[in-house]
This record gives sequence, C-alpha cells and structure tokens, in this order.
Amino acid sequence: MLTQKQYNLLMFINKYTRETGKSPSFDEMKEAVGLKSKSGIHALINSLEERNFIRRLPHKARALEVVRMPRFKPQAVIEEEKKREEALQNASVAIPLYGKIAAGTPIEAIADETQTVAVPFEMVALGQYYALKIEGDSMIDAGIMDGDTVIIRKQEQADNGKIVVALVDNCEATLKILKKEAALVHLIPCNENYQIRTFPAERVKIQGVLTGLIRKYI
Amino acid sequence: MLTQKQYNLLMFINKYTRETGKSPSFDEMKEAVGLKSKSGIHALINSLEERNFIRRLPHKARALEVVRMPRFKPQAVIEEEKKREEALQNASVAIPLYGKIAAGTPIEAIADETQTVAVPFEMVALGQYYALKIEGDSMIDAGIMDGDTVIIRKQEQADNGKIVVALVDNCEATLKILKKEAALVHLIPCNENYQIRTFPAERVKIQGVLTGLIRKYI
DNA sequence: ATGTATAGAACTAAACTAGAACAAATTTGA
DNA sequence: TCAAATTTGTTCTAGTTTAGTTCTATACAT
Repeated sequence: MLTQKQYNLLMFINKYTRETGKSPSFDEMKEAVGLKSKSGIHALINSLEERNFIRRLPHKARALEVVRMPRFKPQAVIEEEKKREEALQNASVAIPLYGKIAAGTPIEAIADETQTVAVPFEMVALGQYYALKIEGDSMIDAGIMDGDTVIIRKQEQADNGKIVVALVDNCEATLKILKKEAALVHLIPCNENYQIRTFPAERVKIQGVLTGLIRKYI
Repeated sequence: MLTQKQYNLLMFINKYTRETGKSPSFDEMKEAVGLKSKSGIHALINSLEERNFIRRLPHKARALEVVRMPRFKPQAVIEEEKKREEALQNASVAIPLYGKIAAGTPIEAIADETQTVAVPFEMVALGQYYALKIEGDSMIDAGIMDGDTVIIRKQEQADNGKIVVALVDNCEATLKILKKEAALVHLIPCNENYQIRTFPAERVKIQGVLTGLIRKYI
C-alpha cells in the first residue's frame, strides 16, 4: 500500500490541512518528513496521487487535498505507536499531596488538591491515591524517614501487617503497622523508642495503605 | 487546498455573507484582506473558484457563493491532542536500570540500557542518571532497604558525607557514605553490623551520588 | 552494475502587489 | 422611465516573492 515515508507525509498533510485549513508547501512538507530537498517530496506526492490518496492541481501552490486515508498502517508505524503507548504507561502521574502525617490532624482536613507529587506510573494502579510527607521517625526501622514522601492508596480496610494511615478519634493521623485483634486495633511503630498503641476498633479509622515511597537527596 | 491569502479571503466571504446576507464587493474584500488593489482580489477569487470553494456569476456584482469550507478538526480535538503531547513531555523520565548493587560487579559491566525505571521528572536535573536495585541491608539505618530502587547521578567527585556508589579495585561496587581523608577513603555503612572499610584513594572510584529513592509496597 | 533514495541547484510557473484604465452593472433622482 | 452618477467587476502592465518542477550528482544497498 504505502511506504513509511509516504504514510508519514500523508498523515502530515492531513493533519496540517485539518488544523490550518490550508495545504502545506513543499518546503513545509520537506521539514515535516525530514528530507533536505523538495525533489523528494515531489516524488512522494506523485506516488500519493498515483495511489489516489490525494488530489492536486499541478503547478499550483498549496493545492493539495487528501481524498482518503489508508485503512492499514505500515508495520513500522504500529511499532512506533506501541512504543509511545508504553512511554505513556511509564509516565508519571500527578497525585495530590495532602500534607504531613504524624502531625495530629486528620488527613482530610488538610486535603488541598493544589499541591501534587509526580510519581512513577507503575506505583499507582487502580484506586485513588494521595501522597503524604513524613514527619518524625516513628517508622524509621521500616526505612521510612523524616521528610520522605509516601504514596497511599485510599481504602478503609487493610490486612494485618500492612503499613496504614490510621486516624484515631477522628483527630490524629499516623502511619503505622496495622494489627487487628478481635475488637482491638494495635498500631505498631517501627522504632524501639515508640510504644505500640492499642485502641478499641471503633476509635480507629483506616484511611489508606502504604504503596510507595519516594525520597530525594539534595 | 488553499494558500494563506486564499484562506483568509474565503473566511471573510463566508463571514460576510453569513452576517449580512449578501456577498462582499471587490473593494470590501480588498480592505478586509489588506490589499491595495482589486486586481489581487480578482486573482484570489479565480483561485477559489478553480478549487471549488466558491461559485460565482461573472460580471455580476456581489454574486459570490461559498460552496464548501475547508474541513476542520474541532478546536477541542486539537487542544486535546496538544494536551496529550504535553503530558508525554512532562511525563516521568525513563532512566536505565543498571542492575543490583552490593553484588560485587562494577556498575558499567552490567550496563544494560534496555531495562529502565520511570522516575518523576523532578527527581532528575542536569546530568546523567541511572538506577540501581539495592541488595542487602548495609545502609538500613539510612532508610535504604533491600529491594529499594535508588537513583544515582553519574559523577566522579563527591563531598564527604554524601552517599555514593563506590567501585573498589574495579570489581566491587557498593553504596556507602563517603569520607575522604588525606590519601585515604573511608566507606561507611549505615548498619552497626557492618564495618567501615578504608582504602587508599587510588583503589576507589566514585561512580555516582545518591539523589533519590523509590520503594514499592505490594 | 543496477535500482533506489536523496541532496542541491537551476529553472519555470504561480502567487501576490500595485496602479490604472475601462466596462458593465446597479443605483439615484429627475 | 431614462440618463447620469456611482458602484462594481475586468483587464492590463509590471515587478517581487513564493512555490513547484526538473535535472544532475551522489550515496547506498542489493
């Protein structure tokens, strides 16, 4: 059907005319396709006309029209698009930074959608995510240090052993290891200097589970 | 399709007829398009007729009719595409994952550009970066744990106190705190169970400085 | 060697600008 | 309604700029 170059040129012409309402000149096409001479474009245009993809008034300036578009893409284009798709997958996502944790206020109170953190795409799957800045060293033995940014997936249930954002008495949010036991909830720090705190289950609300951590060194 | 002037004129004719119900005169068009003579308009009109955008009764006054307009993508679509394009630009950066560290092989030996890690683009500034997977717990007190991914900026000099990738005797790479002292280099682990190792400066090559850390919880 | 793709230059044609003269259509008002 | 006045469209000349075509040379791979 079409060669790579022909295909690219056709796409460019189509895009250009649709966006500007006029047709491109040979020089513009030359730039777009990456040739250094107009003569190449001339050949390509002829091919495209011969194959009935474009119509033109010969010898007239900017007198091209796309008649139809190819149904199939050249293999190279498909691969190119696959790559771009992947790049998009690998792209980072902006998630809201809700504030600092271990500061004593419930998370939602400092919900401020304006601040965001970019995180690698792989770190967020399905669900809602937010980020928190760590304050304090109560989780230091889990490698979570003061100043780190943690990525939290919003959820109200979590398994034992998970590190969760727990809101106690609707006023104090902390990041701790969760351990449920009958009607009790233990919030376990990762620092010998801190104590395990135990509450009746109804006083503790889980606000999310730790899914990622980002640290920057200056 | 059309040249710029032809396009402008066509747009004007279309607008004028829509607004007033009659077609513009040559002089009005001349003003609108910014020409100083009607003869130019005449030529443009001929071009437009030739390209089938307008029809006319020759020699009759104000006897133009727009037959068709260049087909446009809706502006919204164009903007949508632009946004996607930008998103791709702002996306995170893929940097090569060179392998595991503390494994005993020099970094460059495992340089394999195919594996990459997406990192938030704020994390990388000027310079060359690569990523390493941490193996072992020698830096655990610095919050760097087994399995973490660290982001390293390539450089061969570093200040005391920085965490660096150090290559000893060209065969063993480790991540440690750097301390230079006269002709000696101390590589300081962050784990009580590990010893500080000291080498003559010429046996140690610095391969980069720690600039970021990414951890995923499953 | 053969065919293909490319670059570059030279060439030709079209597009645009301007001005003027003229012809045809339309409007005005007697 | 008719003629004059005015508006409008056409054509020509002539120069500048922009765009399209063609040819030749070169590089490359089969």
